Amino acid sequence: MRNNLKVARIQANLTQQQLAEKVGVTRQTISLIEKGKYNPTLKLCLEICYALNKTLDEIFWVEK
Amino acid sequence: MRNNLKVARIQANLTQQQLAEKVGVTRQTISLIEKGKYNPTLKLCLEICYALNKTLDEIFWVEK
DNA sequence: TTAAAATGTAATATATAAATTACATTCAGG
DNA sequence: CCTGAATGTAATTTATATATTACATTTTAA
Repeated sequence: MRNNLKVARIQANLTQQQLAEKVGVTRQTISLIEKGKYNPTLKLCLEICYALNKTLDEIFWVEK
Repeated sequence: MRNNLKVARIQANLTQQQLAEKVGVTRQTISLIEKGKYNPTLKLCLEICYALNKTLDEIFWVEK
């Protein structure tokens, strides 16, 4: 599942590890979401948005 | 977890059962998401958005 | 260059989303 | 009323998101 997480994270000047800590998950989870290999829960998506000061659409929306 | 699913579904003139079928889940899953008792996956959120012709922010965004 | 930091990813375990079955409650139309 | 459609929800099972541990690869800065 494609998303803009990697770009947004780098714009925020955070490593995967730092974002993972802000959000309360492991680095692996962040890595796999960036790679499109995980289907995260809404709660986690929202926590990532809050950490990066973005909205769901900005990071996770994909046209059908 | 709060969301605008119920309002959007009714605006689209669909029952929970009809939306569930469009999206490929059970009626119970839709009901529990509307009630804020489920934490759906991103994939399911997107499928709901496609079925209702809305974006993630319109249905699932909540300010921190 | 090379050493440390950052990232990718595999295997297994654990937590939890979603399905299934079932029944109760609410609500609109006849 | 009352009957059926729509909805709420509980118990159990199944599928899968996430954690954990571990190691390899890539990137970056001295």
